[in-house]
Amino acid sequence: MTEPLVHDKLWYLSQINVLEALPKPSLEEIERLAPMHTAPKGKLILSPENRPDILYLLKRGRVRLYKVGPNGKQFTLGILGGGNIFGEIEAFSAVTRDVYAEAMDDTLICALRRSDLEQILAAQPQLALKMLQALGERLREAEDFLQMLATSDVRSRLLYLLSKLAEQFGVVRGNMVHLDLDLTHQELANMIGSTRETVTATLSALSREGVVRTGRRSIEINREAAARFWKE
DNA sequence: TCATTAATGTGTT
DNA sequence: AACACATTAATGA
Repeated sequence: MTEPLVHDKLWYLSQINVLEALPKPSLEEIERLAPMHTAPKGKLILSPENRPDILYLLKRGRVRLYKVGPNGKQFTLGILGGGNIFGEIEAFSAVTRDVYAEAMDDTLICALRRSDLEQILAAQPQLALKMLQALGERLREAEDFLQMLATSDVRSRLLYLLSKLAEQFGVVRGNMVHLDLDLTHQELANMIGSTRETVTATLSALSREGVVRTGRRSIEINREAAARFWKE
């Protein structure tokens, strides 16, 4: 078994927007304290060498979180969309994780220093609750995904991944959901612990069955097929 | 446009 | 799944 450890293949999404449903005053407080900056496509926002004690709020664009294995291969932990937070693990715990965060497109990001964050959380307990909720949700999704990785074949893992991506980033087009991401087969493989070739072959099969439609760096998944995984 | 590189498709082990 | 190789699409000088 030359497979890497299952937990190294863990991929999860977070769809929690911690900022939603916050009272306006606290939002304004956050805006005031968090300098906003842009990170162009491809920019490394976080790396093991550069880990400021900062909580990032992603306002626009997408950020990919990944690790680099001993073999030098990247493993994608997750893709964050607008409204998500990252860097929070480091801000809340002493644990250092060797995670990279890279802007997938031109992004707009707020950076909150730890001291400011603590101040805001003290004044806005709702936000603290929201963040706990977000972390809990991520953990739950991670557990679901771990189970999927351990018990399913590549076809099921791929379908699960695509449905989750569709849930978060999908744009409905008729009876298909278009994934507005710009992912290569290699990147998909990185997310489900498979190989580029297998993903290509599996996608072709699914395409023949009409479950997905593929183009270069573009994927659409049948709505019903995707929705089958969007339980509850 | 042409040449180079990146992404994808496929067969073999 | 890994590898080699073919084909095709994107990129950019």
